[in-house]
Amino acid sequence: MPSVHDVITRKLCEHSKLDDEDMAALAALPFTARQLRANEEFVRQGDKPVVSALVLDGWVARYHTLPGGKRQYLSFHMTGDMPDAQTLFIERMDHAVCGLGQTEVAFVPHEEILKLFERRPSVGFAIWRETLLDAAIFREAVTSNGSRTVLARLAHLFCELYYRGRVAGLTKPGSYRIPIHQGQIGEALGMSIVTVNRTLQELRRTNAMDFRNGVLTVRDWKKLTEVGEFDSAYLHLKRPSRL
Amino acid sequence: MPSVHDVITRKLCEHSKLDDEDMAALAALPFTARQLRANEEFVRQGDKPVVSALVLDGWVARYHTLPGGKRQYLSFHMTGDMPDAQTLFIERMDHAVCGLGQTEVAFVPHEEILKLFERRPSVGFAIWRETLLDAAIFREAVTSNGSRTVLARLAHLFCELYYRGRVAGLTKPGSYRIPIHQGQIGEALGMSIVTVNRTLQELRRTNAMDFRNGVLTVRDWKKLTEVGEFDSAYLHLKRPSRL
DNA sequence: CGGAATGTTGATATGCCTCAACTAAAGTGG
DNA sequence: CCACTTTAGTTGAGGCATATCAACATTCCG
Repeated sequence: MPSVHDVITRKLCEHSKLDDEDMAALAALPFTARQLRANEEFVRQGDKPVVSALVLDGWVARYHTLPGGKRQYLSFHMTGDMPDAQTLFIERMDHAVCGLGQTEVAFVPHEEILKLFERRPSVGFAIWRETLLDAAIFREAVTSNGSRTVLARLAHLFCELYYRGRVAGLTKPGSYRIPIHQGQIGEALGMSIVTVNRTLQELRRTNAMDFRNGVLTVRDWKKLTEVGEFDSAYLHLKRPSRL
Repeated sequence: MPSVHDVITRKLCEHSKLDDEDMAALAALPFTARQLRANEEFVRQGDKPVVSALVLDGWVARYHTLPGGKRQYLSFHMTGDMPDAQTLFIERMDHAVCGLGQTEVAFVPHEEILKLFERRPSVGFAIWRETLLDAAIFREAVTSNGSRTVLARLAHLFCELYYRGRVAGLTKPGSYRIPIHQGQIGEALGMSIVTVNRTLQELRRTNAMDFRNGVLTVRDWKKLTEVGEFDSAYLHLKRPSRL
């Protein structure tokens, strides 16, 4: 398993320029790694965290809890992501974060990160950029849930996750383990579980992709992006060599 | 009309602590004010801006343009907002920004803002926080478009805009000028113009609020927040004295 | 191996979209 | 300033996409 140092520098270098001193400073950050209990909610709505998490292995999700108790999933995060970097400057959580299945995260104290910003502003800018990419992903989710058909919404989500995983070097050729249930997909994309199920079958039939048992298989990337109206520009990442 | 200096310091102080030197440094920022043509699109999808905008007077909106040419509005911004602060660190625009009716904005060069960050890090953190509040607003829009009924979506949007305006001191008692059309509301909330019209009438009938000719009238704030499932926590702003 | 969670299918209900016509308001030019 | 044009708002009717309900199949996990 790659070290915390590897994971974070690799991620930040996907979109930002860091020199050797920046990297060294990052490597020196203290942290606590922790294996989460399955599906553990490790940041709660209303919390005032004093640490930020870095996903080391597995997946985490962010979500709003609605008055009736239902969830609205907001985003999914993979190895290298910092799903609550925002807590550096926004005191109180307006949503929760949980693991998806077995997940390992590293917690880094805010004060250490903030001290680092003084010495190495470009590290701060890289993490700032990281939070801005998050926002771009949220914007795209607004558009999906507001304007796209259920078919396009599903295809778009899988395009995004596959593309991000591809850039981060986490995918196998043509497939990617994404341990989310159909119910969770529905709670992310504003559709019922029945519709998720039927629409996944429709995607299967078009031979663009398959999603089964938590594994995405991309069979025809071009077709999938067309169905999902997916244009990777909003992710602001280096284009992967091959898809 | 308040000066650029007033507008930006007032806004940043809504959520951040700035000392006199920070304020002075902000006041010294060079800018170009410009009266926009009605509904002018002043930042385009694909642009690589070298300045960031500050809304001086009126409103601006951000939106995705969809393959068919339709728009998905992402957020609405009032006096004091910096709708494209993100361009400081994200080179290329993934969405566009336009004025709503008559609008005046100030453009501030990126390089000047970045130079300021070196001397006054807390100004940088305040603007970072500003972009994080943006993200929180997007998250809430994901939830609205994904999970809320059309009635709740409408009520929520007006709650948010009224609350933000109230904090910024831009509202009249119980009313607020919000120059958006029913069609634009529909393109923000993922509903047809016909449904917007009928649902506005329903809101009128409940006596919670009225929206007519670009003026929101809040008749029963408590009821409106209940209908819209609105909890201001996600805006992370100082609570206004009275609503 | 047994129970719980997840996935699948069919039938029915309904909220919202679409289409279409009309009214009201705002902007424009003679 | 008024006639005209354009844009925005309103109303009714009908159809469809997707939610909901309910039963059953499959997979996961202790």
